[in-house]
Amino acid sequence: MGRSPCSEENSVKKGPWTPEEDQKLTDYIQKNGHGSWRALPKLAGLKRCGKSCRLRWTNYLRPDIKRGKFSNEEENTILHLHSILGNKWSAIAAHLPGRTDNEIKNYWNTHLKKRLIQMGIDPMTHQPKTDLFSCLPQLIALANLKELLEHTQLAHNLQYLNLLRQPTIIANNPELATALNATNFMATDQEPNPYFSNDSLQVGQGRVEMSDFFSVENAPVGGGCSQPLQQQVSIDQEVVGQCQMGLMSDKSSSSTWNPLPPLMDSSGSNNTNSQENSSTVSYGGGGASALNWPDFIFEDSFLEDNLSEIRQI
DNA sequence: AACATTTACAACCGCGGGTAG
DNA sequence: TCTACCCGCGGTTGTAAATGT
Repeated sequence: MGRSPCSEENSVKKGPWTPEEDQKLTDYIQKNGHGSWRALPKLAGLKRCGKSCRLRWTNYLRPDIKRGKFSNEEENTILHLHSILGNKWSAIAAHLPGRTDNEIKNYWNTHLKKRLIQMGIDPMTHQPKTDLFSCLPQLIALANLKELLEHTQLAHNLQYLNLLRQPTIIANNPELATALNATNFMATDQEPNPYFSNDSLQVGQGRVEMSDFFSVENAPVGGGCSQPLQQQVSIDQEVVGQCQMGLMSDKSSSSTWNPLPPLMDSSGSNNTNSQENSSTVSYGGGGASALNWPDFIFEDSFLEDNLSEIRQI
Protein backbone atom coordinates (compact mmCIF):
# COMPACT_ATOMS: atom_id res chain seq x y z
CA MET A 1 0.00 0.00 0.00
CA GLY A 2 0.98 3.55 -0.55
CA ARG A 3 3.60 4.97 -2.79
CA SER A 4 7.16 3.85 -2.68
CA PRO A 5 9.58 6.49 -1.50
CA CYS A 6 11.90 8.01 -4.03
CA SER A 7 14.94 6.48 -2.33
CA GLU A 8 13.60 2.94 -2.75
CA GLU A 9 13.30 3.20 -6.50
CA ASN A 10 15.65 0.93 -8.46
CA SER A 11 18.70 2.34 -10.22
CA VAL A 12 18.10 5.84 -8.89
CA LYS A 13 21.23 7.88 -8.41
CA LYS A 14 21.75 9.91 -5.25
CA GLY A 15 24.26 12.46 -4.10
CA PRO A 16 25.83 15.47 -5.82
CA TRP A 17 24.75 16.32 -9.34
CA THR A 18 27.32 16.23 -12.14
CA PRO A 19 27.56 19.02 -14.74
CA GLU A 20 26.30 16.54 -17.36
CA GLU A 21 23.18 15.80 -15.32
CA ASP A 22 22.61 19.51 -14.78
CA GLN A 23 22.87 20.11 -18.50
CA LYS A 24 20.41 17.30 -19.32
CA LEU A 25 17.88 18.61 -16.82
CA THR A 26 18.23 22.23 -17.92
CA ASP A 27 17.96 21.36 -21.59
CA TYR A 28 14.86 19.25 -21.04
CA ILE A 29 13.01 21.82 -18.93
CA GLN A 30 13.89 24.69 -21.25
CA LYS A 31 12.50 22.73 -24.19
CA ASN A 32 9.49 21.06 -22.58
CA GLY A 33 8.85 22.57 -19.20
CA HIS A 34 8.99 20.32 -16.17
CA GLY A 35 5.47 18.88 -16.56
CA SER A 36 5.13 15.92 -14.24
CA TRP A 37 8.20 15.72 -12.07
CA ARG A 38 7.67 12.04 -11.60
CA ALA A 39 7.81 11.41 -15.31
CA LEU A 40 10.58 13.89 -16.02
CA PRO A 41 13.70 11.83 -15.20
CA LYS A 42 12.78 9.08 -17.66
CA LEU A 43 11.90 11.57 -20.40
CA ALA A 44 15.06 13.58 -19.80
CA GLY A 45 17.28 10.51 -19.65
CA LEU A 46 18.26 10.96 -16.02
CA LYS A 47 18.74 8.23 -13.44
CA ARG A 48 17.27 10.38 -10.71
CA CYS A 49 13.92 10.46 -8.97
CA GLY A 50 11.49 13.23 -9.85
CA LYS A 51 11.81 14.76 -6.44
CA SER A 52 15.56 15.09 -6.75
CA CYS A 53 15.13 16.72 -10.18
CA ARG A 54 12.59 19.20 -8.81
CA LEU A 55 14.88 20.17 -5.92
CA ARG A 56 17.89 20.55 -8.19
CA TRP A 57 15.94 22.78 -10.54
CA THR A 58 14.15 24.96 -7.98
CA ASN A 59 17.11 25.38 -5.64
CA TYR A 60 20.02 25.56 -8.04
CA LEU A 61 19.45 25.50 -11.80
CA ARG A 62 16.49 27.86 -12.15
CA PRO A 63 17.70 30.83 -14.24
CA ASP A 64 16.16 33.52 -12.01
CA ILE A 65 18.06 32.46 -8.91
CA LYS A 66 20.14 35.20 -7.34
CA ARG A 67 23.59 34.07 -6.19
CA GLY A 68 26.00 35.64 -3.77
CA LYS A 69 25.92 37.21 -0.36
CA PHE A 70 22.69 38.39 1.20
CA SER A 71 22.43 42.18 1.35
CA ASN A 72 21.67 44.03 4.59
CA GLU A 73 18.23 44.78 3.23
CA GLU A 74 17.60 41.10 2.55
CA GLU A 75 18.84 40.19 6.03
CA ASN A 76 16.50 42.71 7.61
CA THR A 77 13.61 41.37 5.55
CA ILE A 78 14.33 37.82 6.66
CA LEU A 79 14.59 38.84 10.32
CA HIS A 80 11.38 40.83 10.13
CA LEU A 81 9.39 38.16 8.30
CA HIS A 82 10.73 35.39 10.51
CA SER A 83 9.57 37.27 13.59
CA ILE A 84 6.08 37.27 12.07
CA LEU A 85 5.92 33.99 10.15
CA GLY A 86 8.36 31.72 11.98
CA ASN A 87 9.98 28.93 9.96
CA LYS A 88 7.71 29.44 6.95
CA TRP A 89 10.64 29.53 4.54
CA SER A 90 8.59 29.41 1.38
CA ALA A 91 6.47 32.35 2.59
CA ILE A 92 9.61 34.32 3.43
CA ALA A 93 11.17 33.41 0.08
CA ALA A 94 8.11 34.84 -1.67
CA HIS A 95 9.20 38.29 -0.46
CA LEU A 96 12.80 37.87 -1.64
CA PRO A 97 12.94 37.63 -5.43
CA GLY A 98 15.63 35.26 -6.66
CA ARG A 99 16.16 33.60 -3.29
CA THR A 100 14.95 30.06 -2.60
CA ASP A 101 13.38 28.85 0.58
CA ASN A 102 16.26 26.41 0.99
CA GLU A 103 18.85 29.16 0.64
CA ILE A 104 17.04 31.36 3.16
CA LYS A 105 16.69 28.45 5.56
CA ASN A 106 20.41 27.68 5.30
CA TYR A 107 21.35 31.33 5.73
CA TRP A 108 19.12 31.55 8.76
CA ASN A 109 20.61 28.46 10.39
CA THR A 110 24.23 29.32 9.69
CA HIS A 111 24.26 33.11 10.15
CA LEU A 112 21.20 34.91 11.45
CA LYS A 113 20.18 32.44 14.14
CA LYS A 114 23.69 32.39 15.59
CA ARG A 115 23.89 36.16 15.50
CA LEU A 116 20.64 36.53 17.43
CA ILE A 117 21.81 33.99 20.02
CA GLN A 118 25.08 35.93 20.44
CA MET A 119 23.04 39.08 21.01
CA GLY A 120 21.06 37.31 23.74
CA ILE A 121 17.91 37.17 21.65
CA ASP A 122 15.82 34.03 21.38
CA PRO A 123 15.79 33.22 17.62
CA MET A 124 12.33 31.68 17.83
CA THR A 125 10.53 34.43 19.77
CA HIS A 126 12.81 37.31 18.75
CA GLN A 127 12.64 38.45 22.37
CA PRO A 128 15.59 38.89 24.75
CA LYS A 129 16.38 35.70 26.60
CA THR A 130 15.39 35.66 30.27
CA ASP A 131 17.26 32.68 31.67
CA LEU A 132 20.64 33.58 33.16
CA PHE A 133 22.56 30.54 31.95
CA SER A 134 21.74 30.99 28.29
CA CYS A 135 22.82 34.65 28.32
CA LEU A 136 25.85 34.18 30.53
CA PRO A 137 28.31 35.04 27.72
CA GLN A 138 26.47 38.29 27.10
CA LEU A 139 26.48 39.16 30.82
CA ILE A 140 30.23 38.55 31.00
CA ALA A 141 30.79 40.69 27.92
CA LEU A 142 28.69 43.49 29.41
CA ALA A 143 30.64 43.32 32.66
CA ASN A 144 33.88 43.61 30.70
CA LEU A 145 32.45 46.52 28.73
CA LYS A 146 31.40 48.33 31.92
CA GLU A 147 34.89 47.92 33.34
CA LEU A 148 36.45 49.14 30.11
CA LEU A 149 34.19 52.19 29.94
CA GLU A 150 34.89 53.06 33.58
CA HIS A 151 38.60 52.93 32.91
CA THR A 152 38.01 54.94 29.75
CA GLN A 153 36.22 57.65 31.73
CA LEU A 154 39.06 57.64 34.23
CA ALA A 155 41.52 58.07 31.39
CA HIS A 156 39.47 60.91 29.94
CA ASN A 157 39.25 62.67 33.28
CA LEU A 158 42.94 62.35 33.88
CA GLN A 159 43.71 63.54 30.40
CA TYR A 160 41.54 66.57 31.02
CA LEU A 161 43.37 67.28 34.25
CA ASN A 162 46.63 66.91 32.42
CA LEU A 163 45.47 69.49 29.89
CA LEU A 164 44.59 71.87 32.71
CA ARG A 165 48.19 71.78 33.88
CA GLN A 166 49.23 74.04 31.03
CA PRO A 167 51.13 77.05 32.39
CA THR A 168 48.98 79.59 30.54
CA ILE A 169 45.80 78.20 32.03
CA ILE A 170 47.20 77.92 35.53
CA ALA A 171 48.59 81.45 35.35
CA ASN A 172 45.09 82.79 34.76
CA ASN A 173 43.44 80.59 37.38
CA PRO A 174 45.26 80.55 40.73
CA GLU A 175 42.39 78.59 42.27
CA LEU A 176 42.95 75.83 39.73
CA ALA A 177 46.66 75.75 40.54
CA THR A 178 45.82 75.29 44.22
CA ALA A 179 43.41 72.46 43.47
CA LEU A 180 45.85 70.70 41.17
CA ASN A 181 48.58 70.97 43.79
CA ALA A 182 46.19 69.43 46.30
CA THR A 183 45.75 66.31 44.14
CA ASN A 184 49.43 65.47 44.01
CA PHE A 185 48.64 65.46 40.33
CA MET A 186 50.72 68.56 39.65
CA ALA A 187 54.17 67.61 38.51
CA THR A 188 57.21 69.55 37.60
CA ASP A 189 59.78 68.83 34.94
CA GLN A 190 62.08 67.44 37.60
CA GLU A 191 59.33 65.40 39.16
CA PRO A 192 57.20 63.73 36.49
CA ASN A 193 53.52 63.25 37.00
CA PRO A 194 53.23 59.82 38.68
CA TYR A 195 49.70 59.11 37.49
CA PHE A 196 49.50 60.09 33.92
CA SER A 197 51.59 60.34 30.83
CA ASN A 198 50.72 60.43 27.16
CA ASP A 199 50.84 56.67 26.85
CA SER A 200 50.16 55.14 30.26
CA LEU A 201 48.09 55.62 33.35
CA GLN A 202 48.25 54.71 37.05
CA VAL A 203 45.19 52.77 38.14
CA GLY A 204 45.21 51.75 41.78
CA GLN A 205 48.41 49.79 42.33
CA GLY A 206 48.93 49.03 38.65
CA ARG A 207 49.92 50.87 35.54
CA VAL A 208 48.04 50.45 32.30
CA GLU A 209 49.05 51.39 28.78
CA MET A 210 46.70 53.87 27.14
CA SER A 211 46.69 51.68 24.06
CA ASP A 212 44.89 49.04 26.12
CA PHE A 213 41.96 51.40 26.54
CA PHE A 214 41.64 52.66 23.03
CA SER A 215 42.19 49.74 20.73
CA VAL A 216 39.49 47.64 19.15
CA GLU A 217 41.62 44.53 19.58
CA ASN A 218 41.20 44.76 23.33
CA ALA A 219 37.51 45.48 23.26
CA PRO A 220 35.29 42.86 24.87
CA VAL A 221 33.67 40.36 22.54
CA GLY A 222 29.92 40.50 22.05
CA GLY A 223 27.90 42.87 24.16
CA GLY A 224 25.75 44.06 21.31
CA CYS A 225 27.61 47.29 20.58
CA SER A 226 25.90 49.02 17.71
CA GLN A 227 29.02 50.86 16.62
CA PRO A 228 32.74 50.10 16.73
CA LEU A 229 34.10 50.54 20.21
CA GLN A 230 36.92 52.65 18.92
CA GLN A 231 34.36 55.17 17.72
CA GLN A 232 32.77 55.28 21.12
CA VAL A 233 35.86 55.81 23.24
CA SER A 234 38.54 57.28 21.02
CA ILE A 235 40.26 60.37 22.29
CA ASP A 236 39.93 63.05 19.68
CA GLN A 237 38.89 66.68 19.55
CA GLU A 238 35.78 65.83 21.55
CA VAL A 239 37.82 64.54 24.44
CA VAL A 240 37.54 67.80 26.33
CA GLY A 241 33.77 67.68 26.28
CA GLN A 242 33.73 64.04 27.31
CA CYS A 243 36.16 64.74 30.11
CA GLN A 244 34.06 67.58 31.35
CA MET A 245 30.97 65.38 31.34
CA GLY A 246 32.84 62.76 33.31
CA LEU A 247 33.98 65.29 35.86
CA MET A 248 30.52 66.75 36.26
CA SER A 249 28.79 63.41 36.62
CA ASP A 250 31.28 62.31 39.22
CA LYS A 251 30.94 65.58 41.05
CA SER A 252 27.15 65.31 41.21
CA SER A 253 27.05 61.68 42.27
CA SER A 254 29.36 60.98 45.13
CA SER A 255 27.85 57.56 45.84
CA THR A 256 29.07 56.13 42.53
CA TRP A 257 32.57 54.98 41.72
CA ASN A 258 34.65 58.13 41.60
CA PRO A 259 37.62 58.16 39.26
CA LEU A 260 38.81 61.64 40.20
CA PRO A 261 42.05 62.12 42.05
CA PRO A 262 41.17 63.02 45.62
CA LEU A 263 41.99 66.52 46.81
CA MET A 264 44.43 66.47 49.68
CA ASP A 265 45.13 69.22 52.14
CA SER A 266 48.53 70.39 50.96
CA SER A 267 49.23 71.95 54.35
CA GLY A 268 49.49 68.46 55.82
CA SER A 269 53.05 67.29 56.45
CA ASN A 270 52.52 63.76 55.09
CA ASN A 271 51.46 64.73 51.60
CA THR A 272 54.54 66.35 50.24
CA ASN A 273 56.25 63.22 49.03
CA SER A 274 54.58 62.56 45.72
CA GLN A 275 56.66 59.47 45.05
CA GLU A 276 55.34 57.82 48.19
CA ASN A 277 51.82 58.92 47.46
CA SER A 278 51.95 57.57 43.98
CA SER A 279 52.08 54.07 45.32
CA THR A 280 49.33 54.48 47.86
CA VAL A 281 46.72 56.75 46.36
CA SER A 282 43.81 54.88 44.81
CA TYR A 283 41.50 56.73 42.47
CA GLY A 284 38.81 54.15 42.95
CA GLY A 285 38.40 54.95 46.61
CA GLY A 286 37.75 58.65 46.35
CA GLY A 287 38.41 59.11 50.04
CA ALA A 288 36.98 61.88 52.21
CA SER A 289 38.45 65.26 51.52
CA ALA A 290 38.07 68.67 53.05
CA LEU A 291 38.79 70.34 49.71
CA ASN A 292 36.64 70.60 46.60
CA TRP A 293 37.42 71.09 42.96
CA PRO A 294 36.73 74.71 41.93
CA ASP A 295 33.33 74.91 40.27
CA PHE A 296 34.54 76.91 37.30
CA ILE A 297 36.39 73.95 35.78
CA PHE A 298 33.03 72.22 35.27
CA GLU A 299 31.53 75.16 33.41
CA ASP A 300 31.31 75.57 29.64
CA SER A 301 32.62 79.11 29.75
CA PHE A 302 35.90 78.03 31.34
CA LEU A 303 36.37 75.41 28.69
CA GLU A 304 35.61 77.84 25.88
CA ASP A 305 37.97 80.46 27.33
CA ASN A 306 40.85 77.98 27.38
CA LEU A 307 40.04 75.87 24.36
CA SER A 308 42.69 77.46 22.19
CA GLU A 309 45.43 76.66 24.73
CA ILE A 310 44.15 73.14 25.22
CA ARG A 311 44.03 72.38 21.52
CA GLN A 312 47.56 73.59 20.97
CA ILE A 313 48.81 70.69 23.01
C1' DA B 1 52.78 19.76 6.42
C1' DA B 2 49.38 17.11 8.63
C1' DC B 3 45.55 16.64 11.18
C1' DA B 4 41.31 18.35 13.64
C1' DT B 5 37.56 21.26 13.84
C1' DT B 6 34.27 24.45 12.09
C1' DT B 7 31.50 26.47 8.54
C1' DA B 8 28.55 26.69 4.59
C1' DC B 9 25.45 24.81 1.69
C1' DA B 10 23.65 21.25 -1.50
C1' DA B 11 20.92 17.39 -1.21
C1' DC B 12 18.00 14.01 1.00
C1' DC B 13 14.09 12.38 3.87
C1' DG B 14 9.62 12.11 5.65
C1' DC B 15 5.33 14.26 6.34
C1' DG B 16 1.05 16.43 5.08
C1' DG B 17 -2.18 18.71 1.86
C1' DG B 18 -4.37 18.50 -2.53
C1' DT B 19 -6.51 16.02 -6.23
C1' DA B 20 -8.01 12.74 -9.81
C1' DG B 21 -10.14 8.49 -10.52
C1' DT C 1 -15.54 8.06 0.62
C1' DC C 2 -11.35 5.82 -0.28
C1' DT C 3 -6.97 5.19 -2.47
C1' DA C 4 -2.90 6.19 -5.01
C1' DC C 5 -0.24 9.60 -6.47
C1' DC C 6 1.95 14.25 -6.94
C1' DC C 7 3.90 18.18 -5.05
C1' DG C 8 5.78 21.34 -1.71
C1' DC C 9 7.53 22.19 2.78
C1' DG C 10 10.53 22.01 6.81
C1' DG C 11 13.98 19.35 9.23
C1' DT C 12 18.16 16.95 8.89
C1' DT C 13 22.36 15.03 6.97
C1' DG C 14 26.59 14.67 4.20
C1' DT C 15 30.50 16.70 2.56
C1' DA C 16 33.72 20.06 0.53
C1' DA C 17 36.08 24.12 1.77
C1' DA C 18 37.96 27.04 5.12
C1' DT C 19 40.21 27.77 9.30
C1' DG C 20 42.71 26.59 13.44
C1' DT C 21 46.25 23.90 16.00
